[in-house]
Amino acid sequence: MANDQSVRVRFAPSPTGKLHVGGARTAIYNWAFARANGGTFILRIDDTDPTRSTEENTQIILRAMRWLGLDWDEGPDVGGPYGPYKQTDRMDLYREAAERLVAEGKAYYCFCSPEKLAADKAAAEARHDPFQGYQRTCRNIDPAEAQARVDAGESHTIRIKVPLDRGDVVIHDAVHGEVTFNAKELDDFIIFRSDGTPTYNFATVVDDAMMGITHVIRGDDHLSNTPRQVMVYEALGAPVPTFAHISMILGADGKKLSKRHGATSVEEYRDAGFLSDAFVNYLALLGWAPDGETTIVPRDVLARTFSLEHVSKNPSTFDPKKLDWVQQQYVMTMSDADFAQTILVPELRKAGLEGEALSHEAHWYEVLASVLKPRTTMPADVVEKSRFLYAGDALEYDEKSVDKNLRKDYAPAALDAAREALAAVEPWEASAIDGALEPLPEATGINKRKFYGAVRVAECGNQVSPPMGESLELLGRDQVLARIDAAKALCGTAE
RNA sequence: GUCCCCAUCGUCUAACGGUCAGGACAUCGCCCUUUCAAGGCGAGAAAACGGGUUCGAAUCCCGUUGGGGGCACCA
Repeated sequence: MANDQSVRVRFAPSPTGKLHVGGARTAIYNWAFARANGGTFILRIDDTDPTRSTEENTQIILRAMRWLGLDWDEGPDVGGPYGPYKQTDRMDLYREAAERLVAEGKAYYCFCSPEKLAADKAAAEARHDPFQGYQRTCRNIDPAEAQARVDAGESHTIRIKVPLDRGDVVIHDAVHGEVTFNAKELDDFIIFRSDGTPTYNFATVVDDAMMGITHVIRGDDHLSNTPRQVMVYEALGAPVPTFAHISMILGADGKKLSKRHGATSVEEYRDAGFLSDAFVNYLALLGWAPDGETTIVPRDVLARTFSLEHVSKNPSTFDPKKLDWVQQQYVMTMSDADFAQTILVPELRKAGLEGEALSHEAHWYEVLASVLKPRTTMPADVVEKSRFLYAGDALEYDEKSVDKNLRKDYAPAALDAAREALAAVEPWEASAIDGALEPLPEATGINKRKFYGAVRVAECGNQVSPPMGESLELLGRDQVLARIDAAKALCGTAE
C-alpha cells in the first residue's frame, strides 16, 4: 500500500465508448487535484465488462487524455509500482481477494439461482417490504458444506457479508458533506459472478485499496453505490478514501448530455479545431469556480490552484457559446507567429490554398495572422477570410457587393485616385498604404465609406474583408493595381 | 415503490446570518470605426414554493414541488 501521506487519485474510464465531456471533466479534476497537491495521478482502465470494452476504445481514450494534456504518472502504458493498470490484467488479484474474504468469513458462497432471486424480489415487492435486497438465504450455510458444493462444481457467486450490527453508513464527501445511508438498505451484494469475474463494485475497491487511492473523485451517479463500496473496504480491512462526487453535465434542455445535443466526445471537439487549453479551461470552470470573477484559468494555474472546496454541487449545463468564447480568448493570446504556424498555415493547406512549399515568406503569414486572429474562433474560419488573397486574376466578386459599391457613379473616380496613390506608395506595407489612402476621400470629395467600399470590393471582391492596409500589403502592389483595373470594367456596367 | 443527491439572472457561478444579491457567457443599446471583428461603456435579467429558527435568512431547520441518480451475476 502507498503511504498515506501523499495524495493519490485515479481516473478509471471504462473503454465502452469514446471519452465524453463528462468523463473528461472528471479526468481534469482528478489530474488538477493531484497536481495541486503534489500527488500522483493514475490512469486505470476499468474493462471488467468484456462484452462492451474494446482495445480500440482504450486507445481512443488514451489519445484523448494526451490531447487534453492530462499527463498521468502511472497507467497502462507507462506502468508504475501498483500495476497492472488494466482490470482484465488483474483478475487473479480479485480472485485472491474474494477467496481471502470467504476464508475470513467476510464473504460467502451463494448458490441461489437467478430464478429464485427474481422470485424473492417479486415476493418482497408484493408484500411491500421496504427491504428488497438479497434475503441472505445462503449466508448461514456451513462453510465446509459450501466449500464442498463449490468443489463439486455447483454454480455459485460470492457475496459480501455485511455485518448485522453495521450501523448507518456515513460518507464524508468532499463536495456534498456528510451523506448518511440507512443500514437497512445494505444487502449482501454479489462481488463475484458465477462466471468467475468480479463485479464493478468489488474490482474497483480492490484496485483503489491496493493502489493506495486517497481521494476518489468521480461522477455523482456513483454516490448511491458508495455505501456498498465502503462495505468492501471494511471487509478488506483497507482505509476508506475521501470521496468527492461531482455533478453531471447536462444538455441545454436540462437532460443528461447526449448525442442529440451535438458533440459529446472529446475527439469531436478536437477535430472541430478547439484548442485543448481552451477546452480544458471551459470544462474545468463548468462546476468549479476559483472565485466569482475569474473566467480564464490556464492549465498551469488550474494545476496549482484547483481545490475540491469550490466544486459545485449542482448539475451544470454545457454551453457551446461560452466554449466558443473561451476558445476565442485563447486564440487571441497566441502570438502572430504561433497562430500562423499552428492554425493559419495548416488550415490553408487543408483548403488547398497552400501546398507543402509555402508561397510566401514567413512574415507574410504573420501579417495575415495579425488581422485574422481577432476574427477567428475556429481554425477553419481563416480559410474564407483568406481566399481573396489566393484568387489572383480570377477573383470572384460578390454580386451584391459589386452592386452596392462599384456600380456607382463615384466609383471610377475613387478607383483612379486609389490607383494613382497606390502606384507610388513606398514602402509597400500596411501603414504606408493606409497613409496614402487616408487623404483621398476628402481630396476626391467622395464619402469615406463609399470610397473605401469601392476599393475594398475591387481588391477583395466583397464589402466585408480584413482591414485595408494589411489586405493590400498581402496582395502585393502588382496584384492590387491589376485588380483596380479589372474592377473599373465592372464599374462600366453601372446604370 | 424505496434510498440518495440537487435547487441564485436564459447559462456557468460569487457570497459561506446583515451586500443596492457581484462577475462571466448570451441578449440588447451606445461608443470607437473605411467593412467585419476585436475593444470600451451601459441596460434588462435570479433566490422554485410554503412554513419555521433568528433582531435579521439566498445563506440554518422542516415540508412541498420539480429535476437527477442508485436499488443488476452493467460500469
